[in-house]
Amino acid sequence: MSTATHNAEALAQKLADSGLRSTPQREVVYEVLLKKRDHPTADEVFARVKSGLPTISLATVYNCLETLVQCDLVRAVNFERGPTRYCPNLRPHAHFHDEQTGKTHDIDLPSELLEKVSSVLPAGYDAKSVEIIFRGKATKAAH
Amino acid sequence: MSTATHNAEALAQKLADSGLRSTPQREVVYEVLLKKRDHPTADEVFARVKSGLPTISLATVYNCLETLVQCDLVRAVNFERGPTRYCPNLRPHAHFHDEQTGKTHDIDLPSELLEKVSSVLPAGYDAKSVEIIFRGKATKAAH
DNA sequence: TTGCACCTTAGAACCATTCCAATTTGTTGA
DNA sequence: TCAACAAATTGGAATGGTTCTAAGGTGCAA
Ligand SMILES: [Mn+2]
Ligand SMILES: [Mn+2]
Ligand SMILES: [Zn+2]
Ligand SMILES: [Zn+2]
Repeated sequence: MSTATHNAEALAQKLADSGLRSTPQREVVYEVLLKKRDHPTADEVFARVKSGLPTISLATVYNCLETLVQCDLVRAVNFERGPTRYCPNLRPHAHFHDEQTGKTHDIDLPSELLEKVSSVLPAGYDAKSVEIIFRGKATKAAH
Repeated sequence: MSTATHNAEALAQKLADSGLRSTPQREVVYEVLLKKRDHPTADEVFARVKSGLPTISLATVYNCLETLVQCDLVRAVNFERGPTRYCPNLRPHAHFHDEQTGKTHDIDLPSELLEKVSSVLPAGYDAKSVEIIFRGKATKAAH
């Protein structure tokens, strides 16, 4: 059994779990993501997919990507679609995006933790900044 | 000495450090950010600033915000301006954006570290996901 | 077979951001 | 003092990633 077939079946299973169909477009988009793992943009996926499926549309690529993300097969790296937000808090802190209210809260970070996080970088990676973003629900929301 | 005056002076100092001028627009934009720390968007800053400076333009608000970010007085929370990128790697990992090449690299994370990061959330914050993004230069870049 | 929900498609619309050319403002040193 | 130059602001147009919409296609289920 080829890898492509195997992937397609795993995909079909995951889609079925969510009550969704497997389609040629969804299969090819997923194959493209698995084949070259360089975090492509939707446009890049579109370009790659067209060689195997020349009639696919960009709208479908966006639809498929969203479907794959919802099935937990793919992760969207910068998935904040809204406008940039600005923060004058200069202490080391993370951000918590409340998906219900749309509000963004500061979460103080012990600088010791930031160091620990940065220490996971292999040699050769020189980070100028680290950004930590939580997403979820704030039940007893702070201010 | 009023708080506003003090802030304006601190701002002027920081701007001078970068060889930049203090202007009424920059002062008011900074005041607005300090006054209500709710991570406003550029549009929201624009709306708030207009009451004190009715002739300011949206382009200037963007310019001022960028200036404040560059002076390290303000942080841009979702400062990835480019298109969303997609990743089929399902293991827990962070992302490293190489600012030179524009490439995004996966950085494996010990799940123990992810737990430690999540444990900084105060009671009442229920996170569904955590995203960690490094930015910098990869000298001996992996693939 | 027919109905119907799901899916894809092309192109228009949207909207945050950036660009541009013109003007205003501030600084410098003749 | 003022001319020259640089820095900053302004309004509007352009950009570009993403989403929307309306129309057509596909495949399962009764
Ligand atoms: Mn945002
Ligand atoms: Mn991106
Ligand atoms: Zn913040
Ligand atoms: Zn990744």
